[in-house]
Amino acid sequence: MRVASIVFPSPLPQLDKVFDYTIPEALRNDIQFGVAVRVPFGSSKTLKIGYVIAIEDSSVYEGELQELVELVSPNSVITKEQYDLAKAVASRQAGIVGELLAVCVPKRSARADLKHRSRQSELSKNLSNETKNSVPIREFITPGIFNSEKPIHWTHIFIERCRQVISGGESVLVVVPDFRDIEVFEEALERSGLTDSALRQISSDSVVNRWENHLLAIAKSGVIIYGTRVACFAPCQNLGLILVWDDVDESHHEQGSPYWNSRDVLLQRSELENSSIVFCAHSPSSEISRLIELGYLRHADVSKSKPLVRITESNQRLDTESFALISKTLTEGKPVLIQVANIGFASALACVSCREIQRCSVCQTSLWLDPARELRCRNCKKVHEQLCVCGGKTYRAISMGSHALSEQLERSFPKANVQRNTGSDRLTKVEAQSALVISTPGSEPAVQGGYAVIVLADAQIMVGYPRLRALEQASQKWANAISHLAETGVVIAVGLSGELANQLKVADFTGIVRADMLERSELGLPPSCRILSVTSKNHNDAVAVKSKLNELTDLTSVPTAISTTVAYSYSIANGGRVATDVRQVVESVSKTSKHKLPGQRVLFINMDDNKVI
DNA sequence: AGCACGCCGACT
DNA sequence: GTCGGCGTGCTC
Repeated sequence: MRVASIVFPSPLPQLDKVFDYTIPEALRNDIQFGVAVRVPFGSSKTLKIGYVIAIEDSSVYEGELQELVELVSPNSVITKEQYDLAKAVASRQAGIVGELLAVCVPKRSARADLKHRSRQSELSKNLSNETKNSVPIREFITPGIFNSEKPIHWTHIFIERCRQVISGGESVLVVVPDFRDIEVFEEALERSGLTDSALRQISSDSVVNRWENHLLAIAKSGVIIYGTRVACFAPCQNLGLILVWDDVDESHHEQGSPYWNSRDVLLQRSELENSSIVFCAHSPSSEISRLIELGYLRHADVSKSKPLVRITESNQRLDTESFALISKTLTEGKPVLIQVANIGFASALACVSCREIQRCSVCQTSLWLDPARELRCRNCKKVHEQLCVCGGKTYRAISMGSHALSEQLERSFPKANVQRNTGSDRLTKVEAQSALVISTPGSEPAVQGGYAVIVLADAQIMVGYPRLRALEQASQKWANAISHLAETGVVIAVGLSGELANQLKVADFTGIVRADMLERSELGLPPSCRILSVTSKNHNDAVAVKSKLNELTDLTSVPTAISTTVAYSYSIANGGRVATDVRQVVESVSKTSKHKLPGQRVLFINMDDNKVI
């Protein structure tokens, strides 16, 4: 008797295990690892789709086995490496393997399946099983900062690495934050004639295209598989190298359960598949900074020259020199970029009783209340112990309007061609002669030849966001804006002072993030530990969860602003145990919850919450 | 998810 | 007496 072990791509915790089925004689030769099959399940009339993840001679299951009914398609739809990754990520994130299987295998297109079968014979020769010839490398690369097509641009670094690896018959996995990066990477692929060796995996592609590329990625090695974060789980034969662009970007974080992010998934994947991994960014995440500090990643800075950065300490107005520079640039018809903060984003702490914004007495930056309840200035690093002037000592996060500076500039240069880019409209490029571009962080449009002047108008507001990752995120947003600078251009950063200003003057973003990371490490905050959050749909469950989690000795409670969310910090080394324990607690609470809604989960576990503090 | 099994209220 | 409410639990 032959037995096939099946897993289901379902988010239900009850189905999060392997089910065994006997293989009928007629299908004996067709059943192989990763094929999709239809099986009877429970008392359901309809057959359920599952993936074969093992073929054995017997089963450990005590009861009587059912027989699997049919093959969905002759193509294998998931690889062993994908399944192992899904298991590893699920166990790390206290999630369900099935919900990650749904990321591993995109929606099937029968048409693409048929098309694939017709060319199967020529593809099968293509698959090389060569063992990897080199020791895996782990690197963080800082590319050149200027808007240029020179070898220091990140896409050129990526293309060169890709070329090397695929010529050796191995595949490369490239993961970037969003559609803008896909666009620039595809342009680079086109220029270098590698388009035919590349397969795209992005969630917005059509079902047919995704499925076709999915099957090709399973069938071929020596290809470039590239995409946004869903590509982290894409099949790759003979994976030699993983390339990650700008890992700190929010788009690398999955917003739904189990809240995985590209960096952690791909680090796991590189370990599992013994492949090289290279992170590349103008400004790293604090996690990458920590891995550099630990010696896990080697830092390579390939930027040749640094931009000219002027610092204006006053956040009220530009100094006359800066003003004159902008004026001159605009009259010459050259483009100027003004980066303004996102509006409506919590950007300061106000006293609950008198609504006064809490500011640093030295530099006027708004203060952050860390989990130890200390008021901290991210700009000049001073820790403040004073109460609010009114005597109040409780604070609430409020959003301040964007800085008046951009409007002032707009008024000062009425003849300038003003282009606003809010981020909702997908403007990725502007004409070189369009002079004054106002944009929120992360959506700066590219301009041919680069901007002559870039003003970081709300630098102080961005530093003052009352959250843990304010500084590393500000650093990334500045660095990415500055990457659009013309080689002869000038950057003007408004409202910064002290060490931070000095670091920005020499565009030392890695240094800014490192200093922040070390400071957080001393305070016992991430990335030297991890933060767990559990959010409940109702108050009673939140109380039940809290009392159970409080008993776990690996966890240290962290205050949160929302009563239905509990948060804990835990050591990275205990991650595995914490995930198992948390999963158990959550399961028992979900089971006994009196507030279950059909089809809706009661609790949301985030093993790496980067927003709760 | 489905679907059955099981134990309490108002119905021909 | 039984039809049916949906709480609980299982599915290889």
